[in-house]
Amino acid sequence: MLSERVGIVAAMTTTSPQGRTELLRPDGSPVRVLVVDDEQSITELLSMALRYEGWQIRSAGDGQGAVRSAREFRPDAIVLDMMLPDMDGLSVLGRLRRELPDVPVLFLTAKDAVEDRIAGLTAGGDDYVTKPFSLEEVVARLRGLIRRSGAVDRRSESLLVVGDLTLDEDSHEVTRGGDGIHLTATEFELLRFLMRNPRRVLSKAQILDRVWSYDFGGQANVVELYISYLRRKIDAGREPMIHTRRGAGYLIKPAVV
Amino acid sequence: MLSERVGIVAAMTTTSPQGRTELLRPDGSPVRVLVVDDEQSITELLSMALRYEGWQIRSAGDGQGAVRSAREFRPDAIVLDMMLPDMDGLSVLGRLRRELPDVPVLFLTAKDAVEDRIAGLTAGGDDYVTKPFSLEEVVARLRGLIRRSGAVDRRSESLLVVGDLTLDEDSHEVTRGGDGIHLTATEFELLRFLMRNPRRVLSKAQILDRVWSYDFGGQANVVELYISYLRRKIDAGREPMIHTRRGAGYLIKPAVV
DNA sequence: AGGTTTTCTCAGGGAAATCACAGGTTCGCG
DNA sequence: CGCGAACCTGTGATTTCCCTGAGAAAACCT
Repeated sequence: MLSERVGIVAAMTTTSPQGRTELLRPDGSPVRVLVVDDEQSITELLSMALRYEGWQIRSAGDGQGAVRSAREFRPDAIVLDMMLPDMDGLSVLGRLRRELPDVPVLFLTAKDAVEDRIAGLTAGGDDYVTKPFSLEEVVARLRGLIRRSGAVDRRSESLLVVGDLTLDEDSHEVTRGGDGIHLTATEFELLRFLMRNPRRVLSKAQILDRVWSYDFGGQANVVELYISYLRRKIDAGREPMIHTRRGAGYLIKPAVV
Repeated sequence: MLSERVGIVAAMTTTSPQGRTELLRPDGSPVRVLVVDDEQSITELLSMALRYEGWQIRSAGDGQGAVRSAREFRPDAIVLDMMLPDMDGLSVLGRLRRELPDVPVLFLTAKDAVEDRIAGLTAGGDDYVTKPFSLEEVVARLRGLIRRSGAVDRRSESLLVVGDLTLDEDSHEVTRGGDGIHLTATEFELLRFLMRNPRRVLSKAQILDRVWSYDFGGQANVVELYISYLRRKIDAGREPMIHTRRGAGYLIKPAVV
């Protein structure tokens, strides 16, 4: 399989001018992702976010279209809503699998339909997220799926490093200067977003859009609050790495000592 | 006969980018497995899981197809349901054996089925699991069959080690710091899954999908329960190795002393 | 059949995480 | 130097998630 898949994805990484690492196919062309959901607002939201990752996106609104698109688009990964109008999710999956047996799938499921037989979906190395999701979560899981389906050194790939701060996306471990730091789920996602965009100012609106679920209706100052939490854990008593740009947002960068 | 098999499989192991050990054929190509079952949901489930192991899979839905596939696909192992629509399991087996005399077979049987007849069949080094099975079990037994049919050092292959914790897949022996630990079947499979993915956060859904039978319809908190059991036996009074990542899952890693 | 082990459900307790709110602090700018 | 806007953070309510004891049911073993 290894050798076979090398020909298919064999994603390699390169570092973009912005300093973000990207997944690329062996020939240097962008990774392709097919998004399948009947709600257009969702496909648009996802398409935007995933394009921002530098990936090439095609979307479909039903099972028929999904199978058709899969056949000609030949994506490297698929995002598949389990609730489609024309066929049930599992039969779509079956047909997709017949077209592209090795492509990893990220399932979208309703939170309340949790017991709605998600059984077996993650068994083959696939993954799922529940609606409403945060974009960071979807992107992170997709990256994981694509990474694992290809021939990339996972260790270097799953590890984000900014200065003496490291974040491992697989073990969820965070260290600064060698010391382990415990973060909650939300803190972890916020830090991951910051670290995936080092030295770049991210507005509170951007952060809210990426790190919190798309249906979050709360106060905008949660971002401030969580930045505060992060500082307490990461910058406590050290050279600060998280900086405020008043009126603009926040950014993370290596401490200049 | 041994030497004959060496020529056929002579599996070697290599460590994949993920850090998991994989079985490979001598020429470096992936191991091939033929899956034979009339229920398509079963073949798909198995194909997904076995592909994830890095193996190359072909499936057939009846005896005819099985024999045909075996002839051209020349698998290194076969998963064979004993209840097929067109022929009875034994004659399928006979024909497969005529094509590929040395290929090990993993039988799938109904729980209540004739244990004695199967027992006779497995005398030749084959093995069987009863439906409904867990994927961990199928994968483990297949790995065992393939390993034993080839020329691989069994000892190094069947022993999982994480820190001072060891788990022998052949003898089912588990030790921590040299002390033997008795585990029930479910506890053993859970621990094996954790240990085959050390330092990696595994969600409760992933664990359910791999360790419990595919038809398990119960409460998702069995996972919590069995984690609790495992901790009592493995971490009791020592530096804990099983960790909870709230909102994400569980992971095992060597105790940092 | 009777005892033992294993698996699993259920429910309560408790800890952790999330978030709203509000008062305090800092910064930029006139 | 003083004001307002933007930001920071302590407190505590609420929710979510996890752990585990108790016991029923099933499997297993004589």
